[in-house]
Amino acid sequence: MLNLYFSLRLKLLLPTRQSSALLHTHDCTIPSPPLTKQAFTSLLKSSSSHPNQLKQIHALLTTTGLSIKNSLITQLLTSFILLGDMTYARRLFDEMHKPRSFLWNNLIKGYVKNNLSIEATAIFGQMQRIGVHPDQFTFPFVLKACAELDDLWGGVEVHAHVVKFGLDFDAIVRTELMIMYVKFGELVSAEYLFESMTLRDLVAWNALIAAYVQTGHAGKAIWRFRQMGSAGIKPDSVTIVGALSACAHLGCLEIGKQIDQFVIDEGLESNVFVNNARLDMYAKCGNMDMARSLFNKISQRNVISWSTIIGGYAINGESEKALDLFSKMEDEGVQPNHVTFLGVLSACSHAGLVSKGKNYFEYMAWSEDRNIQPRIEHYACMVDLLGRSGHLEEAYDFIKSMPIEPDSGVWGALLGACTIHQNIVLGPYVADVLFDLAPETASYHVLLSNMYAAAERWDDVEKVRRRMRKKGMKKIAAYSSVESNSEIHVFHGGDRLHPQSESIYKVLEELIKQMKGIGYVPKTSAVLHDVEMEEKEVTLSTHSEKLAIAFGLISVRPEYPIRVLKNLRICDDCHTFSKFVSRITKREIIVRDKHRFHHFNDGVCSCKDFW
DNA sequence: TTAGGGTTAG
Repeated sequence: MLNLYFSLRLKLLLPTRQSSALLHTHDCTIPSPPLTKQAFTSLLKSSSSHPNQLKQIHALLTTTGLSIKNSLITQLLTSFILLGDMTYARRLFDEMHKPRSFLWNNLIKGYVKNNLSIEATAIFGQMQRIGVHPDQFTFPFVLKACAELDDLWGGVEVHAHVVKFGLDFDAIVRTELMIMYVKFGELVSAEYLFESMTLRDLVAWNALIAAYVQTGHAGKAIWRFRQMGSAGIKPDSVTIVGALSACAHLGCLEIGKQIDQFVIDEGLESNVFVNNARLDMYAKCGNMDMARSLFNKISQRNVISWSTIIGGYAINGESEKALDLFSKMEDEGVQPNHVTFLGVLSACSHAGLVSKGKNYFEYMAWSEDRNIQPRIEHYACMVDLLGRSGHLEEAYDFIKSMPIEPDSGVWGALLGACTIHQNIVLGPYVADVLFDLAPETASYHVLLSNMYAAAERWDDVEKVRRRMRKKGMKKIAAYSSVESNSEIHVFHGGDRLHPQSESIYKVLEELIKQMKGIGYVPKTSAVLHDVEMEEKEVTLSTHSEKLAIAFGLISVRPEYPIRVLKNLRICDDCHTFSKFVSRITKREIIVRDKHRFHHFNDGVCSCKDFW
């Protein structure tokens, strides 16, 4: 410390460029000159990215008792905020006498940028208590913090302050307010703010579109994107990323292709965000050939590009290609991250590559230079891999040996595996764990009830259902959608809401008759009610994906595949049904369910009936 | 002396 003290003093006397060389060579006592503000400032500048040096400067500053201290502490504080050391930044802040309001703002910004939203809102509260006026620079970050904390009432209160300080028509504050309400799911409020904006600029449109996509309202995002075009506002790369991401969510290949053409026409092909969004759109629309040729074409690729394409192959069931690309990625010197490994593990999982998956898991965690600690999602992936391939006991032991507390995702993977393998002993036990962990989640109850139904244990089915009723739980309604002529058509089980319903049901009836002739037997165990056989068949024959496929057959041009998106997992019977349809009609049917793709061609599914 | 929008998974 003593040596450093003199080093610093020496540095302060010398121009910055020479000082670092001298820092290492000096070894004698230096006479102590007066320290000037300029000298401190230049030292702070040259040390701004070295926290330890900054801390030592702070110590030195404390001993000097300079009258210029406040402004120097301000500089130190700014450096620590930029470095993300909010603990030290706070210590400096608390040392200051009456910090100016921009410092309050900076501190809040620092907290928000470092995911410390509670601290950010606490500082805002402190500002109010001691009467520091917030301004247009304060609110955007406080609103972000409220959104992050999912604190609706806190957010509404801040909104009231925004109005009180006359800032509700400030474009930036208003945009942040709007984003916050979308994130709360308060779309009406968000839309009101958007519609009544005096200056509805490109950023406001982009913010709304992106927020819609991020909160699962991809359809609304597409609607706004089209509206934006009609309003004569030209999209930029940020708009495009949002719109493509919406297409990826919805599996809309036609709209996605149109946007892709816009990217080419407008010369946005060099933007890495845009290209990654394009890759993801093709992958999530089940078109890996397009995704791959694009991937080969783009010059600038980052870890997200690689993770996207690897994950794309994984969900499309092309595990070998996913794993090949992973080694190519490493050959090219691109460091995989934890998301890349999720793709790799899921590729193994979807193909039942148990020992390979285990190797990758070890490889990820224990290689010294990589040192990516497995997160809860990786553990869930491993449980899925082991469980799905039938190693239920091992999966259970794996959970028991986890160094972190398993969450509902991990146990949920095991419950899913128990359902697939009809393990009626382990299944109910795992379900009980889940009912404690996530009492409000209906899907775990549904899985258990499915398991009992398949075992024809109707009393137990009824028990589970009673429990669900008691808790006011409702199953998530299953739906399937098909894109035709750039429009999205949505179907629910048994519904007749579509204008072409009559033809759809006629096609369906005809198909089933033909299929039965060549060996199709409806798997009535997929229907959970304890009802008569015939009624079971009727319910089964009108599952949403069957309606969607039937509609696809009459509306999608024959040279194109029929692309169906389902919000839940495809059921056994619909899987068999789709195989038969692809064989009879010679049409390619692509179904994207909650977890992965099924490409049906001439009676065979790409998942090899393992899903 | 500061402020708004973007990609992978979950």
